[in-house]
Amino acid sequence: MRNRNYALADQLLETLEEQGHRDTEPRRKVVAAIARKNRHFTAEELRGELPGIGRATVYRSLKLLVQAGALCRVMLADGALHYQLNDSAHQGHHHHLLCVHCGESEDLQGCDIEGQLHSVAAARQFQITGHWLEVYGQCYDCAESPVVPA
Amino acid sequence: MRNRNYALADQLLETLEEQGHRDTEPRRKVVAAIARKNRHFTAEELRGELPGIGRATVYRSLKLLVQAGALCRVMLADGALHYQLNDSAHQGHHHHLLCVHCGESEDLQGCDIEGQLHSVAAARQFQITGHWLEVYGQCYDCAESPVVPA
DNA sequence: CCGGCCATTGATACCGAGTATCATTAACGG
DNA sequence: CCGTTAATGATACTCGGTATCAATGGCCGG
Repeated sequence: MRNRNYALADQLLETLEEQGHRDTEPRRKVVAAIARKNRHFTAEELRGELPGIGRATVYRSLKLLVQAGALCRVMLADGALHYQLNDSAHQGHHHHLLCVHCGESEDLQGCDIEGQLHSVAAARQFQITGHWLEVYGQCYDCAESPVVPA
Repeated sequence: MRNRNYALADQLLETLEEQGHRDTEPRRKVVAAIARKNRHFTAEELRGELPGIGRATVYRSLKLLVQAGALCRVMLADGALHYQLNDSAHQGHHHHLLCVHCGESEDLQGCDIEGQLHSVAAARQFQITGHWLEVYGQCYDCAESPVVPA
């Protein structure tokens, strides 16, 4: 696990280097913190785990990683924007099944929405260039287990 | 037009009253300003048109109207959140075709995405309860006319 | 019509999520 | 090893929105 995290962190750093970005101490730390995450997180949450690292640096790193496709942004049902590691299998365009109960997210790939959208849009002569979709509901575990009163 | 706006404003106010909210002067003004809009707008934009009305009041009114279903929130391609009047025909769940060029938005109704999603989700035993979708592209007019250099 | 309750208001301060600025630092290529 | 240039981090700012709270004014019942 520790090993996987290290490997992941290195991989992220390498991705950044490939884009021409330098290998710096703060960057290493940010990337390591992200690699430790096994769930989506907010920028501030991450920042809280990185005392001594400037606010701007954390945000800059997040932006670079999103641009590089290593992270994706996830919009929660309550409108909060979170970040989530893209595992290597899901680097491309994909959507999320977000459990509003436990907060877990699953990636959704094999869903050809654009195809369906194109036919609807064609009638209006509207040319689709992209879309943004988040799906909310309950994951298997949460649907099974009864309500958990706080 | 003026008449339609007045009628619309009254209708919005009435909607709020039905939910048990009071008919106040500031509220009237906010609602009137919204009724005058023929396009999506930001909260701050609206506020700019309402000098003398407290920031909080504007935001509170927007929230109430969204809750009442009279307004919907639209996420632009650049991530900016706008508000848009739901014309009475599209009060329910619907999506938007947003032109990234001129900013115009068209409502999209006859699109059964949930149906498609359900079958994908069923395989994972995930129970869908809702979703959020925005579609970006170019509207007919913008696709026709050549690039407009600023 | 009047009084009171309580929703609403608006000033203010605060928050979260960023971005802009800019002097200082440090990576890395030659 | 040195210079260029990217990156850092402190600070201040923006934007969109919420919390607080004393003052106000809608509206309902008498």
